[in-house]
Amino acid sequence: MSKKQLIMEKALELFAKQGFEATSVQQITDHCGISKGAFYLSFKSKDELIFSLIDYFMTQLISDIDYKVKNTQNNELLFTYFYTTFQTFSQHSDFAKVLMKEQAQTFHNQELIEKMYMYDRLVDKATLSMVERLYGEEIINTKYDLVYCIKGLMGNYSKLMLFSNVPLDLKLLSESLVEKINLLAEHATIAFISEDFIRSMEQPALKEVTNEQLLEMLTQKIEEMEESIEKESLILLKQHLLDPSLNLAIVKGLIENIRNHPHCKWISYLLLSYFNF
Amino acid sequence: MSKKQLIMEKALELFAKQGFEATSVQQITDHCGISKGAFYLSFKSKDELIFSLIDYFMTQLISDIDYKVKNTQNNELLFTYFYTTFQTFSQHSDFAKVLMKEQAQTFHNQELIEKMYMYDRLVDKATLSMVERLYGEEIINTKYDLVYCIKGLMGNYSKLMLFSNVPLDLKLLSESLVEKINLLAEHATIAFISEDFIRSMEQPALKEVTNEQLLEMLTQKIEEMEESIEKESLILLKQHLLDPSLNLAIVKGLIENIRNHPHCKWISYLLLSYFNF
DNA sequence: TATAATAATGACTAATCGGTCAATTGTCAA
DNA sequence: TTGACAATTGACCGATTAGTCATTATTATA
Repeated sequence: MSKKQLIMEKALELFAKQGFEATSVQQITDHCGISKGAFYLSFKSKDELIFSLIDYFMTQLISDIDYKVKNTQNNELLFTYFYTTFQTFSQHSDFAKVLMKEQAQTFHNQELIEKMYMYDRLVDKATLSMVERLYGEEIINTKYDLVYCIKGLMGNYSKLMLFSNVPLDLKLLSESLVEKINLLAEHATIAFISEDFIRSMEQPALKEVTNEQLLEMLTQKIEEMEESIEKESLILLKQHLLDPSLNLAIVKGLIENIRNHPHCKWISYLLLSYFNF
Repeated sequence: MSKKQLIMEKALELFAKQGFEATSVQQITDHCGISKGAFYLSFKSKDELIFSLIDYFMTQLISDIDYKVKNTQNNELLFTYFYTTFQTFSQHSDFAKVLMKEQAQTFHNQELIEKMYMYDRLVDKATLSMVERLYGEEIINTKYDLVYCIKGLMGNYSKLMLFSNVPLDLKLLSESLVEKINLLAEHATIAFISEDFIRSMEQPALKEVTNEQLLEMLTQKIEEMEESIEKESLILLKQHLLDPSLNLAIVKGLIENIRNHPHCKWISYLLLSYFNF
């Protein structure tokens, strides 16, 4: 096992017990049996560690569920969705606990909040497409409510599973939720969440960012980074913000250059919205 | 406004935005326009502040809902339960946000965790008694699941209300949840949470309150309060506890007098249960 | 075996935290 | 105006944090 994996594994145990903020780097390295310096050979910061953990598990979680859902017949679909999710949560209960504890609102790192929000929306999207496939046009008015009900029930029962120390019958649990969601899908008539509401919620998510703020962030990022294509792209973007002279296609390309760099995700996101791409 | 109230008010704003742990005492005192020392004249510690906030709002919340539920006809009961809760959350949105952020698992103070757990169980208990009253013997197998569904749906929709900056139609929301819960109560057959399961998780809830405890609380409240009908009522209630001599109807009326005073919600709740009203 | 390259260490720094307390300011009766 | 008392202040304390880096240990190579 690589040192990076060791740290991620041991840190996850502590995060699940105590939470992210409450766990110190020293505790993590003690628990791994390594020195503090060794930690910083694997991760640039404590934030990068939680980033890695969230990315590692969330991509797995989402792709797992997505695959199962895409390869299951409709008559078993809802059950598979619940059962797979609960099983995955049960299997990676430490990560699931971290996920429950550190809801989007508790982190202080803006990039991290954005990341959690992004994954949350991805899960919502997958759930919505499942609901649409299952019930079609019948639930066109209530489909968003149905998604929220699934989310609410799953969240609450997951909490029960994770934090009560009683072993649960996940098949029975999944069956009982299938019954409930089917009931709601077939008989509920009052729609609370409309498409307009969903759209009006998405809007304020990206708050207008100013030229000055972007310049400040770019300057800071450029200082931080080592020589690379990404750094060169940042420098060119900064110059363009100071004195617009580049073709829009070139600007888009420069943003694309930095989009996948782990430390540039947020700034590229802001740049994209600033230039209305 | 007393200094204590000022601090509680201003601190709550910061806690709602940043969370409890992430807000420093210095930030609170800056936001109040007082010195750090002055903070510690009003509160023994930062923990005592969050204790006060949680007690102040939770006692109000629980006794409010409990009273409404006890004094509403069955045909309006579920709607009233939802609507009152959402309205209270909306009215005290800063506290509701703190409540959502600092779920039982995030605090580090053991007493605080226990307190949150205790209030959580009180809410569950109130919800359960409502469910039993509404659906009687029909849902004897599924009543605990029903309570958990109510909790899950309410929690998820509350999150929507608090953290999306879109004004919501709380009446429509409550109606839609009434429809959903009625559907589940009438048609759901698969029980997942059994009485045994609940018992295996159970810990002592609200202990029976003693005459002495009530007297102590009354004495303290009487000292705190300014001259008013409410204070006079408290004094009479104290005398009645020391030497029972009043007609039960009078006692009920005296409790009614204090029920809506923000500082007497909890004591009135305890008195009501002490006298079996 | 000798040497260069790499990995790992832990004492250290600067910042921030909750909490304290000697010193200062404000109040009011004499 | 004075002086006793209460209220208020903010510099300061010890503890803890994330993160650094000169030093040491280990490994690979010649």
